[in-house]
Amino acid sequence: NPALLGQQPQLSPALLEVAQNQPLTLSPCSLSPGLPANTSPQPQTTDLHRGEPHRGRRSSRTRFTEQQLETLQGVFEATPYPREEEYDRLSALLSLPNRVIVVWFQNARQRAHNSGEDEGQGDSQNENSMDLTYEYYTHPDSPVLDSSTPCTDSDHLTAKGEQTPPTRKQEDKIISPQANTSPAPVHTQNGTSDADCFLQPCSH
Amino acid sequence: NPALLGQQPQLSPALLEVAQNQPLTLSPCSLSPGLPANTSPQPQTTDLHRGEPHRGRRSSRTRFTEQQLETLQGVFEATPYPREEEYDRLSALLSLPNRVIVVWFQNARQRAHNSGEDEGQGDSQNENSMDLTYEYYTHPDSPVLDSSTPCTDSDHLTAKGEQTPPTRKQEDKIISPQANTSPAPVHTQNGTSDADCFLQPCSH
DNA sequence: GTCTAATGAGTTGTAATTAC
DNA sequence: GTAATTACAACTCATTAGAC
Repeated sequence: NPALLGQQPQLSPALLEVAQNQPLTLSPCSLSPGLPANTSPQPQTTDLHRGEPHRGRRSSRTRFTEQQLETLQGVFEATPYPREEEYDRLSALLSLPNRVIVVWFQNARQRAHNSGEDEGQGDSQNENSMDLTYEYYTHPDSPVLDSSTPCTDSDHLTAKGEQTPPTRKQEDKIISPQANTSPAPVHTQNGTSDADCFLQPCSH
Repeated sequence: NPALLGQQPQLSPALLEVAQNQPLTLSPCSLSPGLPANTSPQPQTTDLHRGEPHRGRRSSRTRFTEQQLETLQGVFEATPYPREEEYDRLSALLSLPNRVIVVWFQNARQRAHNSGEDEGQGDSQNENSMDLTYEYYTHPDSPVLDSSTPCTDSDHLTAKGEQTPPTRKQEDKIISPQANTSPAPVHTQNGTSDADCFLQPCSH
């Protein structure tokens, strides 16, 4: 397929990775309910991740520890589409770059999708052909907040004084697609984040 | 699958010289070190917002929180053409720049107009066979809703002002977990009625 | 060879712009 | 103000490649 498409310049990469995430003390209560709260983190990414990937090279494959996988899997089962805050949390909790978490979820979704597809063994009902695997999609917003606490605050206090400008930037893909991979992990930082929701059914 | 699609759909406007040089200053510390990493959603604005007319870059896309959207939507349903004071109020209430509010209303009007026009909206039961449009995020319902939690409309005070959601309507979509059975989940946020009629060209 | 993290092209919804 | 457009941002899906 790709072959024939006009290809755009594949530019190179250049990625600088982000270094980020230091394991900070995580708040005690954060995790999702019932999840394995990983208590002895210390995993670590290959380090090639941040240190300095070969410039232009694909970032090295992250090796997740068993625990990390366990946690990720747990969260995934609960919420296949975590909100950004969740990514951030996991990022901090597992000491993995945000980007890695995001990618993991993307792959996990795909994986689930695929396996669900042919998993059916006997085939049986052929309901419509559509692979609505997304059926269970719940829109991208998952509050998941705490379990025990009375839902009080979920957030905010706006600091009106100064908002952190995100400065997230990204350039046009046309010109240089590489943008997101590296420089600014999008939100890697700026803690902001938050959610949004697309509710809007119609259209098209 | 993709068959021969035109390459890029829309991009390519002008390739303006993207001066990407713009230093992206990545802010080093995003998560406040030492703080619970988790969550501090606080909406932010870019700051690019008003400073100057887009010099160089378009102001970054605001991501509304669920709550903000809820409020906006509520107000919108009541008054598609708010008066200026209303904008101000919302601005303060939601901690968003005035411009953003104004723009949101403009877009909301257009959105309502369009969808009302070509879409019966009365539910879309037809079997669409739209190719493989994966309709991902279409589901407006959130999975995780706890049953009784009061939190739903906890509006709380966001920092500065107390809120008084003036006209908050029911906007919440019903959260009905209808698991399977629906081939086409499309749900419209207002099932019936609620016609989108408002939108009369106000008065002036 | 398998498994799967990482990549990138393609799609969609919509905030922000521009034109009117 | 509306209408049309542009630029993102978040996603899917197909691929590529790195470690076993």
